[in-house]
Amino acid sequence: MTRRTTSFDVAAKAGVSQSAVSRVFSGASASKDTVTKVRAAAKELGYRPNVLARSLITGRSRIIGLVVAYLGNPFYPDALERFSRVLQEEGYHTLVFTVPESAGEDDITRVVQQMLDHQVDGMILASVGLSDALAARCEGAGIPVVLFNRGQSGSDLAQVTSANKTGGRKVAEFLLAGDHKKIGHVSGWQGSSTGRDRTEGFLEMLEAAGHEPAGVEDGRYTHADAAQAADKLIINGADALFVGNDHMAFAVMDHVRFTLKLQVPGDVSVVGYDDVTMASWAGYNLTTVRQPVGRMVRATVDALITHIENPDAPTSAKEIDGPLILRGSARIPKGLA
Amino acid sequence: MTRRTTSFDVAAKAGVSQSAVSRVFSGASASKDTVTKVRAAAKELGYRPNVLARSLITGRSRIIGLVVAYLGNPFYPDALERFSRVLQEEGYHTLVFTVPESAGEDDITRVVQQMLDHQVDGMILASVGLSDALAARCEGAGIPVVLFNRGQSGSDLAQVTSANKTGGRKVAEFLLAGDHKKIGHVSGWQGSSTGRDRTEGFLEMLEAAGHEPAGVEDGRYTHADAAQAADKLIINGADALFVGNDHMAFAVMDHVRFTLKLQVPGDVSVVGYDDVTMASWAGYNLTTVRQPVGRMVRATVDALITHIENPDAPTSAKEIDGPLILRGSARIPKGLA
DNA sequence: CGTGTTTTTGCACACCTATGCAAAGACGAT
DNA sequence: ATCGTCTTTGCATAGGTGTGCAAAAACACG
Repeated sequence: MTRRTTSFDVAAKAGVSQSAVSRVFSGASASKDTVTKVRAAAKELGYRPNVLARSLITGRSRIIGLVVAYLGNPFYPDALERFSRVLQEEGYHTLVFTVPESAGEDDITRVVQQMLDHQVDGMILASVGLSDALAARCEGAGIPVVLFNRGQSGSDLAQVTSANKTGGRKVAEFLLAGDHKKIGHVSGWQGSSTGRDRTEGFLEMLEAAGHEPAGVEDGRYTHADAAQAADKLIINGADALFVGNDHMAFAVMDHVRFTLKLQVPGDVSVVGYDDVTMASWAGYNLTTVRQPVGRMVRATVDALITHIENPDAPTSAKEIDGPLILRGSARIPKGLA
Repeated sequence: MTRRTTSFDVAAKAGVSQSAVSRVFSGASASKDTVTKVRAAAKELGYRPNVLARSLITGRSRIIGLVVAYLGNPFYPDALERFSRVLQEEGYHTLVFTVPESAGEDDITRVVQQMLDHQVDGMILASVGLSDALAARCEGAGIPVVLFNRGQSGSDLAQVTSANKTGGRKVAEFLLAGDHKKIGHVSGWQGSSTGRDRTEGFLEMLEAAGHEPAGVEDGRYTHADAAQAADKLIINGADALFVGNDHMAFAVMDHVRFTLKLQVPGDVSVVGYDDVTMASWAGYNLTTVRQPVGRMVRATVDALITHIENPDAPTSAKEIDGPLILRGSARIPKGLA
């Protein structure tokens, strides 16, 4: 294993100074003549600039730290794949960190610290909260942060979510129009803004219509809890369930069909949230609110890059609206499609 | 945004030289006295070593490049999550690259080049092939590579797979024992070693038993192709299907049940490969060969770290065996459980 | 050709840490 | 007290690039 070829080697071969080589590869101004000479020499020697040295001096690594919690919910692999692709297109690279589902303050702190150590140019936190203290630390280090699919009410962190409250309302409206008698709700984890917002919009609309819900149970985004929650609500007489995300909705449908031996949507209507790929599979054919992942990812990256390039840009909380996708897991009101 | 605190700042505060600080943080020998002094000063100043500078000089970044193709198959998010976790435990970080499913030689080359630029200490290629030319380039740069869930027959690249041929044989044996009359096979993409090996073992065992298969169709690891392949085989009279992975098996089951209106396993038995989480859900309850992801990931990381620490270690191709998991999607032979 | 203006180029240094080397110090044995 | 051995410490430099600054070159114009 021989030593890497450096900008000095190229400079020597091209008969120019090292700075000239540097300028050619960092896009600074140089005469046509030197550019061609340097390019030729570089090609011949197989030279590529050392990213580490470059980052060390510019202070910009062109690496984005991406924290993600639970890849078992297919929404997140999808998002991850898109993030990686979009960031790649923008010339950035993706350093991935996973934290336990039940990530405590300490876990997050450690991970953020490691990202700061690596001089990431920005961070994306997917479905992860961030304490004000930590946010302040990032701010202090000049590292922009964007929350993806999670909000932080008090703080002024940049964040991108779907229109969760509106989404919840849409579902309530839809189930009411379907003439369901007792509507229950298996909520997303109430420790998450996303979960809370969907629940809030949903209940708000039920109340406005004078409908007393069959109950609200926290499904905590897990399969087991969601099934158990559904069980309780159905014993309570629910004939329709709004489930806080698709991942849990699948568990609910399986439980309803195979454990309780009931029909979906004959006996119980089920509506989810996310519209992951699986929701369109024949086995589930799930009616659900679409989260436009593509646009959410794009908005997140845009916000991040904006803040990287202009640290004084005002932080914004962006909400992206998504439609209710009508499929076969919930009774469709007459007159609708 | 103020300048980062450096080892010089700490040295000044602690009344020692910069080298002393460096030694304390890189674990080299130092007297009890200086260690405490340095630690104290560092803590007070909030000092953390600059990873970039460290990497630049040591030539080791403690970053592993992970290339992954298709996160739509839940096997890979699972693997990714485990890789990230295990590497974190070993003090490494994960730079993720995604390549298009239909990744051409050029895509891979570009990605590998970018990893080399970032001075990764090693690469893991999940379900991605690597040309000999590229492998040689990595070798030349002294970067170890391990293939995960994919082999390379001719080359002597390090690789970790499950015992695919054996697995294929187990499925054939099982379906034969179940007294199926016409057994078909929706294969994994025949351009992948994994797909080929499973098919080979499967057909070998059928032939040994004198069973003429109902046909073999390439499902190319996609939902649509798999469904279409199953369709063809069933028209051909198949009463049992071995599907090259779980992801496709779900598509096959949905197609059989909802499009062809047939019973699984009443009319058609279906067996998959992977044992992803979803396979145990009530909706599919899929009989399948388990790939022990945890052990495969561990073996991959071990092999990689071995080669990082000892570049002359011999490369090995490791195969990890996994059991056939009996569930409800295929008729179970009498006398078995 | 002379002068003012713009572009190009090279020098030298900064970025921050790890490490070889020699000097200094600690320590035990005689 | 002397010598030898082992540990600790500081000095100086390397690692490869980007960039401010001043000198040089190129160019425009009268």
